[in-house]
Amino acid sequence: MRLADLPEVRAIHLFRSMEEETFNSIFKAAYFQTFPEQVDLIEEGNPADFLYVVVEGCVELHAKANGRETTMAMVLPVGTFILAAVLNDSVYLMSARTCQKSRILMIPSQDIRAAIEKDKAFAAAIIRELANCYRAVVKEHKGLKLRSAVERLANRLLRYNDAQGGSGSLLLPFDKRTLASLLGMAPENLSRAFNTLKPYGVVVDGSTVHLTDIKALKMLAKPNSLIDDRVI
Amino acid sequence: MRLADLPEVRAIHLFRSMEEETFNSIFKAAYFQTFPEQVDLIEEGNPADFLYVVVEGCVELHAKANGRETTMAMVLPVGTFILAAVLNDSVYLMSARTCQKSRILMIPSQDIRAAIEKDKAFAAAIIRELANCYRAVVKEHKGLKLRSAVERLANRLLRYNDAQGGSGSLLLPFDKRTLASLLGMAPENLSRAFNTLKPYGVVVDGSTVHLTDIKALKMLAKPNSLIDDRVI
DNA sequence: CGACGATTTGAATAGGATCAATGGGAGTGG
DNA sequence: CCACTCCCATTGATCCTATTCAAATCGTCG
Repeated sequence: MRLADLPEVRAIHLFRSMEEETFNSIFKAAYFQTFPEQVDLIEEGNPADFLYVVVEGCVELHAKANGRETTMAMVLPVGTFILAAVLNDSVYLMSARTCQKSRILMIPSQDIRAAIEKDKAFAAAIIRELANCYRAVVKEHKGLKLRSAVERLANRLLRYNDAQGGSGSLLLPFDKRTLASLLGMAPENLSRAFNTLKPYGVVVDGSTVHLTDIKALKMLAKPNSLIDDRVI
Repeated sequence: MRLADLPEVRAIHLFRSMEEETFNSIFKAAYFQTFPEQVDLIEEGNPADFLYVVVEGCVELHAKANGRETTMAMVLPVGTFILAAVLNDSVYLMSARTCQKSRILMIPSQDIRAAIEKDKAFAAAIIRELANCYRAVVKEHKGLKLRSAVERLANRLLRYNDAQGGSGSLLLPFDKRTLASLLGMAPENLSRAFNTLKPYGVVVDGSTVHLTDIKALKMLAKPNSLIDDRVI
């Protein structure tokens, strides 16, 4: 890793509070690289050699079984992935690929584990991060079990709208095929779900979506902070 | 908490490696109680006042939205629940009720957080536990997205069979309505799924299930260690 | 025995998946 | 600049799975 990159990495919340010494020991053997899009970073079932941190760009976590495949989550800056596998010294449960050109930090997992042993502040930061990851999956799981496909889409649109300033116009952050998989539906079904939402003021124009009647959409979506809020 | 209970609690993996002093400080204000079945222990949305540890019995974690309700997980001894909410000092994402008479340990969450600050060994144990909880939810989520209802049931039966000694006869650990909800289907559908599995050697007799053709069942279920193994 | 809840079965329906075909941009090469 | 191609998205038609509603059966407990 280049010396010039260190200050940027040090500013990341996960590494901000750790001791100087721990920081130096971790980043001796770390990589900080830019990958083009559609690069497979890890594959499920392989041993967890690195902890990954997305600094710029976007990474898709996906999984497969029985020949089917699904998107599990999208990781945006600054987010980690595969933290639990690293802590457990186990195998990855999910695969990861870049879906844009992305700057990725890779830290050998044994260094992470050693740093946790030594550095209480870092251990605390890791616990916070892991707890947030856990709660994010629980929310996804709740959404999938308790909501219909149309409701999941409606809430997702409301979430993106909020995240992008609440103007009523939002840009889908990835292509529709990925969004469909993330929401647990077939791409064809996503199209139909958008049509179903038309009477609730959802106007789709390519990857731009206008919400012209948020009140009606919320009535249908019944957003729930225990599912939809990013940090709670 | 009664003095006589301390050795039993100390033997639990989560509290085994912590320092004596931390242990004492935590269990001054802890409760160790036996609850009858069907007691609501916590409700989603409430602040996380306690960390819960199931020492005997069984606790159902469930969640609701839009008037629907679903079972998220069953916690068996010795397992914790609601750990992430405690660590984050946030609200519970799930509700919990006993589904048998259960002995439950309740530790005030501020004591947990303070102990993590002070005690590295305890922090490490908490990290392991949390990482396992995370991976358990990821596996559930994968199963739900990648498998049909019948496949989920088939794999669950294989798992219970293994956990109970692999004799080919197993006892369903909770009633069918709960199992159905856990697997993400309606109770009626669970009945039908059992019928679908009859040609694969699945014989149901009340809450006892005999697997008379495990090879055929595995052919259908396609068990996957990255979804079905309890610890990996 | 009688009552209640859990489970099973049946029939009708809805939601989502699959298959097939069409439309529409973005990028490529002439 | 324009045709060509390819891939994504949409639409239509059909099929299948799972849900819903209703009723019957089974078991357990008082």
